Amino acid sequence: MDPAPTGIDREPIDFIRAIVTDDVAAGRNESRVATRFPPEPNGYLHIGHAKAICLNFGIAQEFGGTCNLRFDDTNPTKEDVEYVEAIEDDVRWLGFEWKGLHFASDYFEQLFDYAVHLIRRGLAYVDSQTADEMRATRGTLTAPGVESPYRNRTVDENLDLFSRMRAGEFEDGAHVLRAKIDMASPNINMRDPVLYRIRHSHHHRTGDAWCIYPMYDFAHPPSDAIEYITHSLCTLEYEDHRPLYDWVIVNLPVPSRPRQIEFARLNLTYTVMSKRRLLELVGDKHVAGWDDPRMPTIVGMRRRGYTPEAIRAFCDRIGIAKRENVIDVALLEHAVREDLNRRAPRVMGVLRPLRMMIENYPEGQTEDVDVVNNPEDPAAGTRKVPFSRVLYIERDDFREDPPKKFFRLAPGREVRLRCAYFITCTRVVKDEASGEIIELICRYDPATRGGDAPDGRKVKATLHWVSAPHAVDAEVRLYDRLFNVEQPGATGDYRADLNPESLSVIRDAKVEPSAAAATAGTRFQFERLGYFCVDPDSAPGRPVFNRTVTLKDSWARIENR
RNA sequence: UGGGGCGUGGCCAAGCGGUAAGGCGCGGGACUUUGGAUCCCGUAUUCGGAGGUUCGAAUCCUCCCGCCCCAACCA
Repeated sequence: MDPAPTGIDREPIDFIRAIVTDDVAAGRNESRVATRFPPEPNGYLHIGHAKAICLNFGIAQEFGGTCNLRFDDTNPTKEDVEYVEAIEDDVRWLGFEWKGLHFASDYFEQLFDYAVHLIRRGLAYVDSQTADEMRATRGTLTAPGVESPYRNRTVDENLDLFSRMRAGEFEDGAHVLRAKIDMASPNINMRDPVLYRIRHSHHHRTGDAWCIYPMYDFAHPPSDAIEYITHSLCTLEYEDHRPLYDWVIVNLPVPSRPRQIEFARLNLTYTVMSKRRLLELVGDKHVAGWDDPRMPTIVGMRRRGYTPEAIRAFCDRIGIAKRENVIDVALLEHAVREDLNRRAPRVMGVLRPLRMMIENYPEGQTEDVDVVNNPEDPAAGTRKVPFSRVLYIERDDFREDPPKKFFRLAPGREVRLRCAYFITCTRVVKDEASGEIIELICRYDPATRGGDAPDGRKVKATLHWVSAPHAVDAEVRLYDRLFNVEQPGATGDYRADLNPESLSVIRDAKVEPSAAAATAGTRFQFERLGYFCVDPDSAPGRPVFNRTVTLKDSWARIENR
């Protein structure tokens, strides 16, 4: 009997999985499934790439296939080894293993031969117009283009010119290799697209071996075919390129027939995902680097405390479709919270300390109380936390004149100090001049050790506390969550949010799950406030928040561990 | 005014002719050694709009409207 399909048990199959399922059933490509994640190493990976990574590797896993990591390094002027290394790390950190590690640049020789093949078949020619001339003759969205005067060069002439291009006889821009398709095509991408351009520049892998480089449109299809990729997944903006992709595959003697399928890229509310902008932020030093906790990069999130599991769960939940979308960051944060909630070791801490003196607790006495490390996970065990006569509690946990729904401490009221004792506030000490509360005098009930009253009486609140003599000061660096833009997709001045001045405005905002560190075991949670972690790059004990609660450099006293 | 896509609740997203899954968010309640956790309950008479076909349409047809992408020697 079938269980009623409910919720998460019933996994909808997205359109890509449906297509792959069909292809496998139809026996296409011998029913193999092979995908690839093909980043250009011109920047660090961000959460948007995570979607593509999870998709490509996910499909491969589900269908018993493979997924390659391939660097689309066909434009030497923008690429760098720093990026390829970072990308490899990120993919691995996300938990995926590629079958083959490839570079489009590994295929340069083969690609060159393929280009020669097209020339021989009369399907490509060397054009010697300037870039401006080409733009002018390409036509417009509504008007057809004009054929280049060089379009009918002979095969021999093209062969000669092309090999001389490779030999470095010409300056950048002097010539270009173009596909001979149709200058009147309604699809502008088919109006004799450029296949190769001259670029006298150093390539991070091939060095100076080449001075002509293939364009994406010419390099990608054969690269897929060479790797026997079956499903070449890419984003929507390549839809118009599919006819060209197919044209290249059909006209080249490639070893296999990959198929391009497009899906919508990820957009996140309040988040800048443009590589150009991220590069600018790093380049202009608006942030500390690609791994600045404010960045939406994988390394940034990693440093913020997001786990690979959380990011993968997020990717699973957003789905794959073709419609333009803007996912609410709340969904990402939910995924992170859900994950951290299960595994983050808790620690007590106070952000704005208020001194509390327990008048009936013996002066000089100290005892260790057992505190649970993670209420969600009994296996996480307990730890000893020192308790003494003078403690700190959170200022917000006390109200001299408590409003209706406020159940925490107030004069005369009894509450529980977590895992320690019931205490009752007996007196409030104020600074005479300012009237500010500087200390609370309380009494504790020794019979409630551990946090339960033998007589069964209840309290309505449990407070976090830190023993003053044992407290550890820690600098809390408060980061606003990234370049929040005014409106989703807005291109306004995203830098405004990086101005420290604007950070203070959000004081008292709630702290979201946050921060942390790749280094295991450094993730904590401020109960009631949310999560924080120790920034691996700063002194031990420095938590990092991902959303502002007060201006940076606030201080917190963290329970002595 | 060319071509290619897309339009299901605030945000995502299933559904593919049989009478609107699910998640996030939100609202309400319960519970809790506080965890903004957990647990309940609620949240589209309706699928961009208008016609049509059909016993029956979000699903088929027609027309209309809206949004996105394409005129780099970027990817």
